[in-house]
Amino acid sequence: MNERAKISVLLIDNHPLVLDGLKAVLETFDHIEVAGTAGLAQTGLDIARQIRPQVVLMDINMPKLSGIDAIELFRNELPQTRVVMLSMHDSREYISSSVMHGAAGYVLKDVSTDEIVCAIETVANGGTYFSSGVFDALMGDRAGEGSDPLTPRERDILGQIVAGRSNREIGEALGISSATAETHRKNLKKKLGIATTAGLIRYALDHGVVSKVG
Amino acid sequence: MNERAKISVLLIDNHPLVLDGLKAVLETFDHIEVAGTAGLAQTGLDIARQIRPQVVLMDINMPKLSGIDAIELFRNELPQTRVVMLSMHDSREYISSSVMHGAAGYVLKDVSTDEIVCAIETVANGGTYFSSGVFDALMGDRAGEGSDPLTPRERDILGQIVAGRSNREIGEALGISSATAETHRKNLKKKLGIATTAGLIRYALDHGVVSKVG
DNA sequence: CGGGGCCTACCCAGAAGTGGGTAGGCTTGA
DNA sequence: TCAAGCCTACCCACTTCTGGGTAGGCCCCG
Repeated sequence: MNERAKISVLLIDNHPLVLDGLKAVLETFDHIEVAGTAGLAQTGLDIARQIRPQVVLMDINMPKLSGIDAIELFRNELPQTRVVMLSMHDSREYISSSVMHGAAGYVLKDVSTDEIVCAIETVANGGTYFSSGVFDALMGDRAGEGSDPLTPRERDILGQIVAGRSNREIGEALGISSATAETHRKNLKKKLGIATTAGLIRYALDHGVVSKVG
Repeated sequence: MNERAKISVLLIDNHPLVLDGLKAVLETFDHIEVAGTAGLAQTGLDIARQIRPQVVLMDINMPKLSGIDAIELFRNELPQTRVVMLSMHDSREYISSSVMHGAAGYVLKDVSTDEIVCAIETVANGGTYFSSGVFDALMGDRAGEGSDPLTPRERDILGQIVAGRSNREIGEALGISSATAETHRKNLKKKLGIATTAGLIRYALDHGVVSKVG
């Protein structure tokens, strides 16, 4: 890539630990500059408007405004800025959603620092970058098209339901009230025409809404 | 094993004494780093999301979320992390449940420190480790192939649960009282070490207890 | 500007599940 | 014969889910 200037990067992650760690690591590279950090997508957007980073490295799972939804906002307001999603999951839903919403890259959090740096360099040069395995998931998803009528948030809730969480626990996990989790659960059932929690779980497993065990 | 970096370990046990003792002991080994500790599986999972330990050493008996049920959550959310169960019991139920849910190792609490260290090293390198005696229990269980510890009646009930039936409906379907269905449900959970209905359904689907839908 | 979708949040009453028990009748095998 | 395992059944207090609402704020699209 060209070295005429540092690549300015904005980090967005609701885990302070990840944020700090990532910043520390990236700053050991001379050609990368962490221009800012944020704990929420909304905050990140506000900051980005001012510093206009070349690359945004954003966690996909965040309370309030999810990373996926934030991609579009960045693209609308800052078309020059390239967005790379950071995720712990190689869930097809997340990956294809990210791509469809305009992400320039998708990197799993467990990859090496070098790979993240490589992703940043690549997208800064106008390319796209996907972790190994991510691309496969994307291709596999194309085959099974047909698509869920579910909203991103509903998929979040469904994932929690499969994990066996109660409404209260879902609320805690996603940073919303249990009442809201309950509403989402009701909407899921209504929308899918499924009356039972058991049915929801089978639906999720059958449709790859959540990554299967094993 | 490779010594290029410390093996990061997360300890989860609801006995503070065990936790502290284990930590102190493990930290006398240069190539092992106790990256975190937790008193509950849920807390451990939250911590693990951030520190992404290579190895999780987790007690099998814990209030709220049981260790066995937690294995699946770890495997879903942190596929890179290897889970080793720590237990005072060499019960077949526990051992085979642990293995079936994806544990990479099973160590009895009364083994020597060296053996625990060995287990950590082994699973960090992608292997599996079982205390002597544990392996025997596992094999003995395998002999009975099919390997469900479930009674025929319990499989009936499990099938009904997967179908989304309530205890009352199960009772009607099988010609027993709802109270009996309830008892079977409770026994299933206890026997499999699974705390939630969601977990039971995934167990059933994973183990072919019921034929999959679609 | 208006409508619609989405996310959030709360109300309520009734149904259901949870997690402890206990317990009797039955079969099976040592 | 006697213990063990299984199936059956019920008790209780507590929590959670269910299924019906309503509603405000936000954003996008026509």
